[in-house]
Amino acid sequence: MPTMTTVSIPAGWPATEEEARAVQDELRARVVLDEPGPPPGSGHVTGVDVAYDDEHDVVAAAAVVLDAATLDVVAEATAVGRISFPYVPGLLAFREIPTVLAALDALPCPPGLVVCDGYGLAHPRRFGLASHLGVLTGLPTIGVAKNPFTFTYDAPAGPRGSWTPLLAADEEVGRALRTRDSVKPVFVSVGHRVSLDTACAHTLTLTPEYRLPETTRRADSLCRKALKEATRPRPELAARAAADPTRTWGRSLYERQSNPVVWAGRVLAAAVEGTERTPEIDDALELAAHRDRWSRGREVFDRVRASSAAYLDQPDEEQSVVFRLAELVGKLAHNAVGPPPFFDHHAGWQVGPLAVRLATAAHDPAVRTRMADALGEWPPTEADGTS
DNA sequence: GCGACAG
DNA sequence: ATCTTGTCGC
Repeated sequence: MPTMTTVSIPAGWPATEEEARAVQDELRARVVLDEPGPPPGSGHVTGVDVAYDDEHDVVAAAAVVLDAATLDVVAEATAVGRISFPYVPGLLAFREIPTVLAALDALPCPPGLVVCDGYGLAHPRRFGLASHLGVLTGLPTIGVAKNPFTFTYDAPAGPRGSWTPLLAADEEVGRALRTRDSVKPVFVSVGHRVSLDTACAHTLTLTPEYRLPETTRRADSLCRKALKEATRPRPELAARAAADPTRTWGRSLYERQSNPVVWAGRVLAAAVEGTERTPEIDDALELAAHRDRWSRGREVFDRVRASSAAYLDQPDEEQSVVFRLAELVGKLAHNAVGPPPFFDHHAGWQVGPLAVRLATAAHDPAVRTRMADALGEWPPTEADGTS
């Protein structure tokens, strides 16, 4: 049975795009480009990949080790965690790396060459996912991507093995490599401690039958499986949630609101009254108050979720509830004006229960009064649920 | 300024 | 990445 570990977002992980770009500029100097890398066909080759369930805030990563000569599976490991960053082109690594590192750490054997689903050198700042993972682990890495990103290339000739340069302006940052006759090429770039020739040779060795390397195919299928397992409905938890009188009350309260976004905004405002704000919380408050900004709901949700990572090293119950309320404001605003896809339609049911939790966690008894005022009512059966 | 943009 | 009906091929 493969190992499975759980990770949280690392303390100090970048919360904004600016911070993330600064990290890339800092780490870029550590990439090693002048090693040839392990010869194809010997030792281990490891594929890593990640799958997401944004709705449940779950990310699952897989690492699958293959025997480079036979392409047989030697070992595999998975890890699940919270989503640490929104998807931003050029910042993919910050979304994938924490969970991928945990999966690699859980392997029972050395990974050898790591094949990433994405880019290395071929990146706006020349520091893509494969480069980043290589610098953090010290392992030789390459990137094999399915799309050309922002780069240009001429179509390679028809036969498998043909290639053309992948260009950023005039600079060769990788290759468009045909892995199957007359099938769309893959886009290979160097990560860490591997030459472009070696990277392409490995890619061809790993594609005896399909367009994509066996490493990424195996890792892709395994991380999807791990995600399913992690988010599978737990009958026990579902029963407990369904039996929770607070949830029932929260639903009816929410459905009686004529303007849920404004209402949730007022609840959030009451929750943070007298406490220190973050820019993201202010963002959510502003969002709720201005109907013409509701189309930014998803963006605000992403920002709040990203910023809450910075508070994970000091897990304060009150703070965490406030962030979840702010996330809800973003979700409700988005759901009010679209466009699809929408967030969970049941999201608003949590506003009431979260307000109650905040009042329970707060040291200041005045918080309960403020929350009750903002909600408009308080759950009648809160205290005498089962007795 | 606007759109495009690894997964 | 994820959402999704039908469709082509072994």
